Amino acid sequence: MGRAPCCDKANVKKGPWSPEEDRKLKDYIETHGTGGNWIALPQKAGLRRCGKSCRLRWLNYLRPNIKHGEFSDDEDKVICALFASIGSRWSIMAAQLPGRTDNDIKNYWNTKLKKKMMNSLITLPELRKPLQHLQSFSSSTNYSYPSQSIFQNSNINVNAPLSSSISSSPSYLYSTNTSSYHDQTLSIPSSPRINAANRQHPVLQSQDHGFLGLVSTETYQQGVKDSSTLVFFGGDQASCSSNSDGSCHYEYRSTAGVYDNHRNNLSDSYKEFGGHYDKEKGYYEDSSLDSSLEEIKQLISTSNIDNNLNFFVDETKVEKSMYY
DNA sequence: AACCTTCTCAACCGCTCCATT
DNA sequence: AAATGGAGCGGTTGAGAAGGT
Repeated sequence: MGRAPCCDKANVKKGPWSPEEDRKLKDYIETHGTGGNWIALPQKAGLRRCGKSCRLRWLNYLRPNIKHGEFSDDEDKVICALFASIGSRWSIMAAQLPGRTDNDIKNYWNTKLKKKMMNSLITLPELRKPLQHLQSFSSSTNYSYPSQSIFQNSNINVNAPLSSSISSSPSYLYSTNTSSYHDQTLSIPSSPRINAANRQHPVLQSQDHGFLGLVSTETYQQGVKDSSTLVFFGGDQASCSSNSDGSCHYEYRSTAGVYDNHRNNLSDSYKEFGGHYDKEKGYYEDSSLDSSLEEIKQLISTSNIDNNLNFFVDETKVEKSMYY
């Protein structure tokens, strides 16, 4: 049996909000607040709308201090860095960008920034760096991918998922084939969020919050076909150490990088974030999220992310380690 | 000017999480 | 412990705008 609908679908209005509806909702919330109950709010406010619709309208459009209009370069960098670190968790990104909503960021990423980023990625000089951290991908866990063709000429072990725990936890996988001519323009189609159970692409798996994608490119130089594959990834690796007093320190690492199997090169980087479990307070203080904006600013200011939205960290400045 | 295609983004849908009963 | 229901989240849709032919 399915769950009961949150409102009477037949009697609620759908579609764009009128100025009159906006005014009613705004007036009501400014006078009474939401009361912690969105479902009951529309009736009280005199609106023929679903409570969820009211909530969305308020959060994404009507509430004070919403920032509309173009995203700045700094915001671009924050979004890219966060995407590399945490994947498509738009609400967390929104928390780091005052005035921006998760919906805004999601739309912006899907329609503009993703393309902009990929255009930057495929022209990176870092792709020509030597492959140094192949062990990052190594693990003893076997997993059969439907197709390994794109890895045939690489040292990457495609039977080695980034995470040893391939499970039902969702991952964020992006795969596309694209052709480009001369200008190396990429187009990235809408990206499905898929489970390990129905993966269809030869991709590696990252842990809970990670993502990994691949882009096959074909370019034509003076009529000669040239193809390569870029792999970009970001993921978390968490560890926790308990203390005798019941507190626990944990930390995780995030990676972001690009592998180019055509040139057999990999560039990767990671940042370490940490947190602390406070026994007295009884909860985790996740400094990784609280401080991520500062981390990102620092990342940017130290040229770890350059003006072309590269994710790569200057290898002389960042400590490296194996994940497995 | 008319038509077609592509892009944008507000809004919806359906799912998970979690508090309450 | 199980059922229920609201909040919140991310993916997707589709109407209107913008751009191209």
